[in-house]
Amino acid sequence: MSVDKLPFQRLLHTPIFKPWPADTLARLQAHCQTLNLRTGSVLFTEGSAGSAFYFVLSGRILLSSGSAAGQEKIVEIIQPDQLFALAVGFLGKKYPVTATCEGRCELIEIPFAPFLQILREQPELTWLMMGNLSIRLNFLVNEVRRMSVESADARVAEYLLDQCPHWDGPARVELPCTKAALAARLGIKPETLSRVFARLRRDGLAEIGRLHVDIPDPEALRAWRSGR
Amino acid sequence: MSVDKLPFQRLLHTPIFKPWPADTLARLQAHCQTLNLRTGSVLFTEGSAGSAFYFVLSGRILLSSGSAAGQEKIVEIIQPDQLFALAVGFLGKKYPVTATCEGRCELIEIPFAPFLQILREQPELTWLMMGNLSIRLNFLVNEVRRMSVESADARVAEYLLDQCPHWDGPARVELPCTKAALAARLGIKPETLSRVFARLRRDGLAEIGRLHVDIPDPEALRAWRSGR
DNA sequence: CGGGGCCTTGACGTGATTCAATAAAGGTGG
DNA sequence: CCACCTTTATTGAATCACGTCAAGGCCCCG
Repeated sequence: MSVDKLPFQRLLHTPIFKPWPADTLARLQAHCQTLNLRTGSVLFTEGSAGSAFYFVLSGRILLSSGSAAGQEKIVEIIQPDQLFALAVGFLGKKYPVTATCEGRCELIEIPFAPFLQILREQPELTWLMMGNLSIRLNFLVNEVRRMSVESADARVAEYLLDQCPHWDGPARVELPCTKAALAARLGIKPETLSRVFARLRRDGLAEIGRLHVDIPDPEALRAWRSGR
Repeated sequence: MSVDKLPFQRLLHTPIFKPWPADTLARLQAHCQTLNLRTGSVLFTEGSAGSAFYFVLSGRILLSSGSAAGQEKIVEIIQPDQLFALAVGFLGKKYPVTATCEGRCELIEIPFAPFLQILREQPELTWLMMGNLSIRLNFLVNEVRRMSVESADARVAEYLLDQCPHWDGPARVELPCTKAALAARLGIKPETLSRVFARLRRDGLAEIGRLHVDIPDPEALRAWRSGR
């Protein structure tokens, strides 16, 4: 058990843990461990009982959910320095998604039991959780809308704009993983994503590289999206 | 201000308030009021500052969200005895959706300020909130998957099955509102919903009435859905 | 009886998927 | 460094599901 001190400190980058006192964090650290996993490793599967949540030190985690007909949808792509599966702890329930590794992944595993125990003792920390859950709620509400009413073009454009820095001006968006996974995240097929990228390139709105997309004029992209 | 005692007791039907002590509930009641609204009335709009959440005594509330291109998506249809907009309180933020009345609506308005004050004083009640938020999170994760990978047929079937009692055997599903609104909820057009219903009728899987749908064999419907 | 919603049905158009072929990139071992 | 293989990305043509447009039916209410 336990984790090296240095990587553990990166938890302080999250809104959830930032305000935690050092000694409380140290108590939690004693129950945590780091995991090293390869591409394709499955951390947990949809429907299995949840006992811990995770923090990504490196690599990417794909959270996906399958339909009755066997179709897979990537609900979210978790980047380094992000937490995931936190909400599962508050219902003693099951993971609603499957977590798969993309690239070599280093994770911190945080068991629910000691974590919840600390929250019970220090209720003021609980409010941070509510904020976190609310943010995810908003994210998902947005996601539902996007998936149901927006075209493939609009979804791709909106994804790119989401990743852009907030000020306007040339921006570079790093792609989180393979284009196939990005397509699944956007609820479209890889072929369709290719075609959308081709249109964006043709219209001079984006330059598509292997692992990144350059956007010379985000404002123009915003306008382009609205017309689709 | 304040609400008649009788309708207020119906809050106890919600998982959130069920465990609340009577005196605590009475304190909250003093800050609440009932609202009576007509079809089409807008309770709050997407992006406006949130100051209260609501409990539905009668009528239906449509929660919708608009896209850049002006498209409307009904994210959720709130039924009597349900709470909504609760999560907004934990971020002091804005409503992520627009709330519109469907039918004559009676609501209880519960301001965030006194509610949050009570939670601060009685932290054990906060855990109930986490559970509620987690459930909504799961609901939305499911919704995202449905909207992005499932066909119109599958979405309608899954909606009907969700409304069925859990045991198998003939069931009647009450439609929450106009078919047009249900279509918006499912992310399809009214015409498409009509055609799906027609297919279900043709295949003997459902009898469609004006305000309800009869399902003689839910298990058969489940199988039908998987094939689409 | 007549008008206005709401629902249904049909013909047609469009955008996304599917299938298939090709091209490019990355990894491996000689 | 190059030949070879695997994986990933692109492109084209055919197909399919859903949306759009338009007409007609049904039901409620005056």
